[in-house]
Amino acid sequence: MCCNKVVWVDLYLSHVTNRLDAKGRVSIPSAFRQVLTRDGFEGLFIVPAFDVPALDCGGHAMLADIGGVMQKFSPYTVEHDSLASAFYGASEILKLDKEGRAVLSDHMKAHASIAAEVTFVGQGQKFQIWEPGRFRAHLQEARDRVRNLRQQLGSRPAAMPPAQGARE
Amino acid sequence: MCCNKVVWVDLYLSHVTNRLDAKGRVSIPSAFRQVLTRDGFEGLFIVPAFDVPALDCGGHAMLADIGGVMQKFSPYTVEHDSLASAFYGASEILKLDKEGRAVLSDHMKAHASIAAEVTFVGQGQKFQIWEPGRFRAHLQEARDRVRNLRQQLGSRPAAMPPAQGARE
DNA sequence: TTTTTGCCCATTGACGCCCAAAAAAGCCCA
DNA sequence: TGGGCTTTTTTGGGCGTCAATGGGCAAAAA
Repeated sequence: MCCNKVVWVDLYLSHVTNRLDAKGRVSIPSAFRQVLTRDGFEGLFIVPAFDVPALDCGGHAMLADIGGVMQKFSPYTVEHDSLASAFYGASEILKLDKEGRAVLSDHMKAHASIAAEVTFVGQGQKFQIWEPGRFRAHLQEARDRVRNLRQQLGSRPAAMPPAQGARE
Repeated sequence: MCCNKVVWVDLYLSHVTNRLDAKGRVSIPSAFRQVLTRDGFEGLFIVPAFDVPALDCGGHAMLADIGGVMQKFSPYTVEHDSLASAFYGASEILKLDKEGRAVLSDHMKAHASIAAEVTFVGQGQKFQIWEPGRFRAHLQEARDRVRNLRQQLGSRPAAMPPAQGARE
Protein backbone atom coordinates (compact mmCIF):
# COMPACT_ATOMS: atom_id res chain seq x y z
CA MET A 1 0.00 0.00 0.00
CA CYS A 2 2.85 2.34 0.63
CA CYS A 3 4.85 1.59 -2.48
CA ASN A 4 1.95 0.82 -4.70
CA LYS A 5 1.27 3.20 -7.55
CA VAL A 6 3.89 5.54 -6.27
CA VAL A 7 6.29 6.96 -8.74
CA TRP A 8 9.15 8.31 -6.77
CA VAL A 9 10.63 10.87 -9.03
CA ASP A 10 10.43 11.70 -12.67
CA LEU A 11 13.66 9.99 -13.37
CA TYR A 12 14.56 7.07 -15.55
CA LEU A 13 15.92 4.43 -13.23
CA SER A 14 17.05 0.83 -13.41
CA HIS A 15 17.55 -1.21 -16.53
CA VAL A 16 15.65 -3.81 -18.53
CA THR A 17 16.31 -5.98 -21.56
CA ASN A 18 13.70 -6.58 -24.23
CA ARG A 19 13.66 -8.30 -27.58
CA LEU A 20 12.94 -6.98 -31.04
CA ASP A 21 10.22 -8.85 -32.88
CA ALA A 22 10.11 -9.83 -36.54
CA LYS A 23 8.97 -6.35 -37.46
CA GLY A 24 11.80 -4.76 -35.58
CA ARG A 25 9.60 -3.48 -32.78
CA VAL A 26 10.69 -3.27 -29.14
CA SER A 27 8.64 -2.54 -26.10
CA ILE A 28 9.85 0.51 -24.26
CA PRO A 29 9.85 -0.54 -20.59
CA SER A 30 6.65 0.37 -18.89
CA ALA A 31 8.43 2.31 -16.17
CA PHE A 32 10.17 4.53 -18.71
CA ARG A 33 6.98 5.12 -20.62
CA GLN A 34 5.40 6.39 -17.45
CA VAL A 35 8.15 8.93 -17.01
CA LEU A 36 7.77 9.97 -20.62
CA THR A 37 4.07 10.42 -20.15
CA ARG A 38 4.54 12.60 -17.13
CA ASP A 39 7.12 14.55 -19.08
CA GLY A 40 4.30 15.21 -21.50
CA PHE A 41 6.11 13.95 -24.54
CA GLU A 42 4.33 11.86 -27.13
CA GLY A 43 6.69 9.44 -28.72
CA LEU A 44 10.36 9.12 -28.05
CA PHE A 45 13.14 11.55 -28.82
CA ILE A 46 16.34 9.72 -29.62
CA VAL A 47 19.92 10.68 -30.52
CA PRO A 48 23.02 8.58 -31.04
CA ALA A 49 25.23 9.03 -27.98
CA PHE A 50 28.48 10.83 -28.62
CA ASP A 51 31.02 8.83 -26.73
CA VAL A 52 29.50 5.41 -26.55
CA PRO A 53 27.75 2.94 -28.84
CA ALA A 54 24.36 3.66 -27.37
CA LEU A 55 21.28 5.75 -28.03
CA ASP A 56 20.20 8.62 -25.81
CA CYS A 57 16.46 8.76 -25.37
CA GLY A 58 14.04 11.04 -23.64
CA GLY A 59 11.37 13.65 -24.01
CA HIS A 60 10.96 17.32 -23.33
CA ALA A 61 13.49 17.29 -20.54
CA MET A 62 16.12 16.13 -22.95
CA LEU A 63 15.05 18.49 -25.71
CA ALA A 64 15.15 21.33 -23.24
CA ASP A 65 18.72 20.49 -22.32
CA ILE A 66 19.69 20.57 -25.95
CA GLY A 67 17.78 23.75 -26.60
CA GLY A 68 19.64 25.34 -23.71
CA VAL A 69 22.97 24.55 -25.27
CA MET A 70 21.88 25.76 -28.69
CA GLN A 71 20.76 29.09 -27.35
CA LYS A 72 24.28 29.93 -26.41
CA PHE A 73 25.12 30.28 -30.06
CA SER A 74 23.66 32.60 -32.66
CA PRO A 75 21.98 31.12 -35.70
CA TYR A 76 24.15 31.00 -38.79
CA THR A 77 27.40 30.41 -36.95
CA VAL A 78 29.56 27.37 -37.43
CA GLU A 79 29.00 26.21 -33.86
CA HIS A 80 25.28 26.55 -34.13
CA ASP A 81 25.29 24.60 -37.35
CA SER A 82 27.38 21.80 -35.92
CA LEU A 83 25.21 21.49 -32.87
CA ALA A 84 22.08 21.54 -34.94
CA SER A 85 23.34 18.81 -37.23
CA ALA A 86 24.72 16.69 -34.44
CA PHE A 87 21.69 16.96 -32.19
CA TYR A 88 18.69 17.73 -34.34
CA GLY A 89 19.88 16.28 -37.62
CA ALA A 90 21.07 13.05 -36.12
CA SER A 91 18.02 12.70 -33.95
CA GLU A 92 14.78 10.94 -34.57
CA ILE A 93 11.39 10.95 -33.01
CA LEU A 94 9.92 7.52 -32.74
CA LYS A 95 6.26 6.91 -32.41
CA LEU A 96 5.05 4.42 -29.90
CA ASP A 97 2.19 2.12 -30.77
CA LYS A 98 -0.65 1.43 -28.42
CA GLU A 99 1.40 -1.21 -26.63
CA GLY A 100 4.33 1.12 -26.18
CA ARG A 101 6.59 -0.31 -28.84
CA ALA A 102 8.90 1.56 -31.16
CA VAL A 103 10.90 0.72 -34.25
CA LEU A 104 14.55 1.69 -34.36
CA SER A 105 15.90 2.87 -37.69
CA ASP A 106 18.76 1.01 -39.30
CA HIS A 107 20.99 3.97 -38.68
CA MET A 108 20.31 3.90 -34.96
CA LYS A 109 20.69 0.17 -34.74
CA ALA A 110 24.00 0.38 -36.53
CA HIS A 111 25.33 3.01 -34.16
CA ALA A 112 24.66 0.78 -31.20
CA SER A 113 25.32 -2.56 -32.91
CA ILE A 114 21.81 -3.64 -32.08
CA ALA A 115 20.52 -6.92 -33.42
CA ALA A 116 17.89 -8.98 -31.61
CA GLU A 117 17.82 -7.53 -28.13
CA VAL A 118 18.36 -4.22 -26.44
CA THR A 119 18.93 -3.09 -22.90
CA PHE A 120 17.23 0.05 -21.65
CA VAL A 121 19.29 1.88 -19.09
CA GLY A 122 17.97 4.62 -16.86
CA GLN A 123 20.17 7.71 -16.69
CA GLY A 124 18.02 10.05 -14.69
CA GLN A 125 16.93 12.79 -17.09
CA LYS A 126 17.17 10.42 -20.03
CA PHE A 127 17.77 6.78 -20.68
CA GLN A 128 19.96 4.88 -23.06
CA ILE A 129 19.46 1.92 -25.34
CA TRP A 130 22.32 -0.55 -25.56
CA GLU A 131 23.19 -3.80 -27.16
CA PRO A 132 23.06 -6.04 -24.05
CA GLY A 133 26.58 -7.40 -24.29
CA ARG A 134 28.13 -4.01 -24.80
CA PHE A 135 26.21 -2.64 -21.90
CA ARG A 136 27.50 -5.28 -19.53
CA ALA A 137 31.04 -4.38 -20.49
CA HIS A 138 30.30 -0.69 -20.17
CA LEU A 139 28.71 -1.16 -16.78
CA GLN A 140 31.77 -2.92 -15.52
CA GLU A 141 33.92 0.01 -16.58
CA ALA A 142 31.53 2.48 -15.05
CA ARG A 143 31.65 0.68 -11.73
CA ASP A 144 35.40 0.78 -11.69
CA ARG A 145 35.37 4.43 -12.52
CA VAL A 146 32.89 5.24 -9.78
CA ARG A 147 35.00 3.36 -7.30
CA ASN A 148 37.80 5.75 -8.05
CA LEU A 149 35.54 8.77 -7.95
CA ARG A 150 34.34 7.91 -4.48
CA GLN A 151 37.76 8.35 -3.13
CA GLN A 152 37.93 11.85 -4.54
CA LEU A 153 34.44 12.80 -3.40
CA GLY A 154 35.40 13.06 0.20
CA SER A 155 37.94 15.75 -0.47
CA ARG A 156 35.67 17.84 -2.69
CA PRO A 157 33.65 20.90 -1.69
CA ALA A 158 30.14 20.03 -2.97
CA ALA A 159 30.09 22.27 -6.02
CA MET A 160 27.09 20.81 -7.77
CA PRO A 161 23.49 21.64 -6.91
CA PRO A 162 21.76 18.58 -5.45
CA ALA A 163 20.21 16.44 -8.19
CA GLN A 164 16.46 16.15 -7.76
CA GLY A 165 15.60 13.82 -4.97
CA ALA A 166 18.03 11.32 -6.27
CA ARG A 167 19.18 9.10 -3.52
CA GLU A 168 20.46 5.65 -3.99
CA MET B 1 -5.80 7.83 -32.31
CA CYS B 2 -3.18 7.87 -29.62
CA CYS B 3 -0.23 9.08 -31.66
CA ASN B 4 -2.10 10.35 -34.63
CA LYS B 5 -2.45 14.08 -34.83
CA VAL B 6 0.26 14.43 -32.27
CA VAL B 7 2.29 17.51 -32.67
CA TRP B 8 5.74 17.26 -31.25
CA VAL B 9 7.53 20.45 -31.12
CA ASP B 10 7.69 23.01 -33.85
CA LEU B 11 11.17 21.99 -34.76
CA TYR B 12 12.63 20.28 -37.77
CA LEU B 13 14.13 17.10 -36.41
CA SER B 14 15.70 13.94 -37.75
CA HIS B 15 16.83 13.31 -41.28
CA VAL B 16 15.46 11.48 -44.29
CA THR B 17 16.71 10.70 -47.76
CA ASN B 18 14.43 10.91 -50.78
CA ARG B 19 14.96 10.51 -54.51
CA LEU B 20 14.38 12.91 -57.34
CA ASP B 21 12.15 11.55 -60.07
CA ALA B 22 12.56 11.96 -63.81
CA LYS B 23 10.98 15.39 -63.64
CA GLY B 24 13.34 16.52 -60.94
CA ARG B 25 10.74 16.46 -58.21
CA VAL B 26 11.47 15.47 -54.61
CA SER B 27 9.05 14.82 -51.82
CA ILE B 28 9.62 17.09 -48.87
CA PRO B 29 9.41 14.77 -45.86
CA SER B 30 5.96 14.67 -44.41
CA ALA B 31 7.20 15.57 -40.94
CA PHE B 32 8.86 18.74 -42.25
CA ARG B 33 5.80 19.71 -44.24
CA GLN B 34 3.79 19.53 -41.08
CA VAL B 35 6.12 21.92 -39.33
CA LEU B 36 5.96 24.25 -42.33
CA THR B 37 2.20 24.17 -42.29
CA ARG B 38 2.04 25.05 -38.63
CA ASP B 39 4.57 27.76 -39.26
CA GLY B 40 1.98 29.14 -41.65
CA PHE B 41 4.28 29.37 -44.62
CA GLU B 42 3.05 28.62 -48.11
CA GLY B 43 5.70 26.91 -50.15
CA LEU B 44 9.32 26.57 -49.14
CA PHE B 45 11.83 29.32 -48.54
CA ILE B 46 15.27 28.20 -49.61
CA VAL B 47 18.77 29.71 -49.60
CA PRO B 48 22.17 28.25 -50.41
CA ALA B 49 24.04 27.74 -47.14
CA PHE B 50 27.14 29.88 -46.68
CA ASP B 51 29.74 27.57 -45.34
CA VAL B 52 28.60 24.25 -46.61
CA PRO B 53 27.36 22.67 -49.82
CA ALA B 54 23.80 22.52 -48.65
CA LEU B 55 20.54 24.39 -48.92
CA ASP B 56 18.87 26.07 -45.97
CA CYS B 57 15.13 25.71 -46.03
CA GLY B 58 12.28 26.81 -43.88
CA GLY B 59 9.41 29.19 -43.43
CA HIS B 60 8.63 32.15 -41.25
CA ALA B 61 10.74 30.90 -38.37
CA MET B 62 13.76 30.83 -40.61
CA LEU B 63 13.01 34.25 -42.06
CA ALA B 64 12.79 35.57 -38.53
CA ASP B 65 16.23 34.19 -37.71
CA ILE B 66 17.64 35.84 -40.79
CA GLY B 67 15.97 39.07 -39.85
CA GLY B 68 17.61 38.79 -36.46
CA VAL B 69 21.04 38.46 -38.00
CA MET B 70 20.45 41.39 -40.32
CA GLN B 71 19.31 43.64 -37.50
CA LYS B 72 22.75 43.53 -36.05
CA PHE B 73 23.80 45.86 -38.85
CA SER B 74 22.38 49.22 -39.75
CA PRO B 75 20.52 49.52 -43.01
CA TYR B 76 22.49 51.05 -45.86
CA THR B 77 25.81 49.75 -44.64
CA VAL B 78 27.95 47.51 -46.75
CA GLU B 79 27.48 44.65 -44.32
CA HIS B 80 23.74 44.96 -44.30
CA ASP B 81 23.68 45.12 -48.04
CA SER B 82 25.87 42.09 -48.41
CA LEU B 83 23.75 40.08 -46.05
CA ALA B 84 20.63 41.12 -47.87
CA SER B 85 22.06 39.97 -51.16
CA ALA B 86 23.37 36.74 -49.75
CA PHE B 87 20.18 35.86 -47.95
CA TYR B 88 17.37 37.42 -49.88
CA GLY B 89 18.95 37.81 -53.26
CA ALA B 90 20.11 34.23 -53.46
CA SER B 91 16.90 32.83 -52.09
CA GLU B 92 14.00 31.21 -53.84
CA ILE B 93 10.55 30.24 -52.83
CA LEU B 94 9.52 26.86 -54.11
CA LYS B 95 5.98 25.74 -54.59
CA LEU B 96 4.89 22.38 -53.38
CA ASP B 97 2.50 20.27 -55.39
CA LYS B 98 -0.43 18.47 -53.90
CA GLU B 99 1.77 15.55 -52.88
CA GLY B 100 4.27 17.82 -51.18
CA ARG B 101 6.98 17.70 -53.83
CA ALA B 102 9.21 20.53 -54.99
CA VAL B 103 11.57 21.08 -57.89
CA LEU B 104 15.03 22.40 -57.12
CA SER B 105 16.51 24.89 -59.55
CA ASP B 106 19.71 24.01 -61.32
CA HIS B 107 21.49 26.70 -59.39
CA MET B 108 20.47 25.19 -56.09
CA LYS B 109 21.31 21.69 -57.18
CA ALA B 110 24.72 22.84 -58.32
CA HIS B 111 25.47 24.52 -55.02
CA ALA B 112 24.84 21.30 -53.17
CA SER B 113 26.11 18.90 -55.83
CA ILE B 114 22.75 17.26 -55.93
CA ALA B 115 22.07 14.56 -58.45
CA ALA B 116 19.62 11.74 -57.88
CA GLU B 117 19.02 11.80 -54.17
CA VAL B 118 18.91 14.31 -51.37
CA THR B 119 18.97 14.11 -47.61
CA PHE B 120 16.73 16.40 -45.61
CA VAL B 121 18.30 17.33 -42.30
CA GLY B 122 16.41 18.87 -39.43
CA GLN B 123 18.16 21.82 -37.80
CA GLY B 124 15.54 23.01 -35.40
CA GLN B 125 14.29 26.29 -36.78
CA LYS B 126 15.11 25.29 -40.33
CA PHE B 127 16.25 22.24 -42.24
CA GLN B 128 18.91 21.60 -44.82
CA ILE B 129 19.02 19.69 -48.06
CA TRP B 130 22.21 17.76 -48.73
CA GLU B 131 23.68 15.40 -51.21
CA PRO B 132 23.55 12.20 -49.10
CA GLY B 133 27.25 11.37 -49.27
CA ARG B 134 28.32 14.85 -48.36
CA PHE B 135 25.96 14.91 -45.46
CA ARG B 136 27.37 11.77 -43.97
CA ALA B 137 30.80 13.33 -43.99
CA HIS B 138 29.48 16.58 -42.60
CA LEU B 139 27.67 14.85 -39.79
CA GLN B 140 30.83 13.06 -38.82
CA GLU B 141 32.66 16.36 -38.58
CA ALA B 142 29.85 17.99 -36.70
CA ARG B 143 29.81 15.27 -34.09
CA ASP B 144 33.54 15.53 -33.62
CA ARG B 145 33.26 19.26 -33.22
CA VAL B 146 30.49 18.94 -30.69
CA ARG B 147 32.50 16.45 -28.74
CA ASN B 148 35.15 19.12 -28.37
CA LEU B 149 32.62 21.82 -27.63
CA ARG B 150 31.22 19.75 -24.82
CA GLN B 151 34.49 19.87 -23.00
CA GLN B 152 34.44 23.64 -23.15
CA LEU B 153 30.82 23.77 -22.14
CA GLY B 154 31.49 21.59 -19.17
CA SER B 155 33.67 24.26 -17.63
CA ARG B 156 31.11 26.95 -18.35
CA PRO B 157 28.38 28.09 -16.04
CA ALA B 158 24.88 26.74 -16.69
CA ALA B 159 23.76 23.62 -18.40
CA MET B 160 25.50 21.01 -20.43
CA PRO B 161 24.15 18.85 -23.13
CA PRO B 162 22.44 15.78 -21.72
CA ALA B 163 25.01 14.46 -19.33
CA GLN B 164 26.62 11.32 -20.53
CA GLY B 165 26.72 8.99 -17.58
CA ALA B 166 30.45 9.07 -17.79
CA ARG B 167 32.58 11.91 -18.92
CA GLU B 168 35.81 11.19 -20.58
C1' DT C 1 5.76 23.54 -82.09
C1' DT C 2 8.74 22.30 -78.25
C1' DT C 3 9.55 22.79 -73.45
C1' DT C 4 8.22 23.72 -68.88
C1' DT C 5 5.12 23.68 -65.04
C1' DG C 6 0.87 22.76 -62.53
C1' DC C 7 -2.49 19.20 -61.40
C1' DC C 8 -4.43 14.65 -60.94
C1' DC C 9 -4.54 9.60 -60.54
C1' DA C 10 -2.29 4.89 -59.79
C1' DT C 11 1.07 1.90 -57.47
C1' DT C 12 3.43 0.07 -53.64
C1' DG C 13 5.75 -0.52 -49.74
C1' DA C 14 6.34 1.01 -45.06
C1' DC C 15 4.22 1.89 -40.94
C1' DG C 16 0.32 3.02 -37.69
C1' DC C 17 -3.47 0.65 -35.38
C1' DC C 18 -5.90 -3.06 -33.64
C1' DC C 19 -6.86 -7.72 -31.62
C1' DA C 20 -5.05 -11.82 -29.24
C1' DA C 21 -1.89 -14.89 -26.78
C1' DA C 22 2.12 -15.71 -23.85
C1' DA C 23 4.84 -14.35 -19.91
C1' DA C 24 5.84 -11.91 -15.84
C1' DA C 25 4.77 -9.41 -11.84
C1' DG C 26 1.74 -8.26 -8.17
C1' DC C 27 -1.87 -9.64 -4.68
C1' DC C 28 -4.65 -12.23 -1.52
C1' DC C 29 -5.63 -15.70 1.51
C1' DA C 30 -5.16 -19.90 3.66
C1' DT D 1 5.28 -18.38 3.67
C1' DG D 2 3.63 -20.76 -0.33
C1' DG D 3 0.23 -21.42 -3.88
C1' DG D 4 -3.09 -19.90 -6.93
C1' DC D 5 -5.54 -16.10 -9.04
C1' DT D 6 -5.57 -11.40 -11.22
C1' DT D 7 -3.55 -7.73 -13.63
C1' DT D 8 0.20 -5.78 -16.38
C1' DT D 9 3.55 -6.06 -19.67
C1' DT D 10 5.69 -8.01 -23.46
C1' DT D 11 5.24 -10.48 -27.95
C1' DG D 12 3.02 -11.98 -32.34
C1' DG D 13 0.48 -10.97 -36.46
C1' DG D 14 -3.22 -9.28 -39.60
C1' DC D 15 -4.62 -5.35 -42.14
C1' DG D 16 -5.76 -0.72 -43.58
C1' DT D 17 -3.84 3.87 -44.35
C1' DC D 18 -0.64 7.19 -45.85
C1' DA D 19 3.72 8.89 -47.68
C1' DA D 20 6.86 8.43 -51.46
C1' DT D 21 7.19 7.72 -56.27
C1' DG D 22 6.00 7.25 -61.20
C1' DG D 23 3.38 8.92 -65.13
C1' DG D 24 -0.27 11.11 -67.93
C1' DC D 25 -2.29 15.40 -69.50
C1' DA D 26 -3.23 19.99 -70.21
C1' DA D 27 -2.28 24.90 -69.52
C1' DA D 28 1.35 28.36 -69.69
C1' DA D 29 6.08 29.75 -71.44
C1' DA D 30 9.53 30.09 -74.84
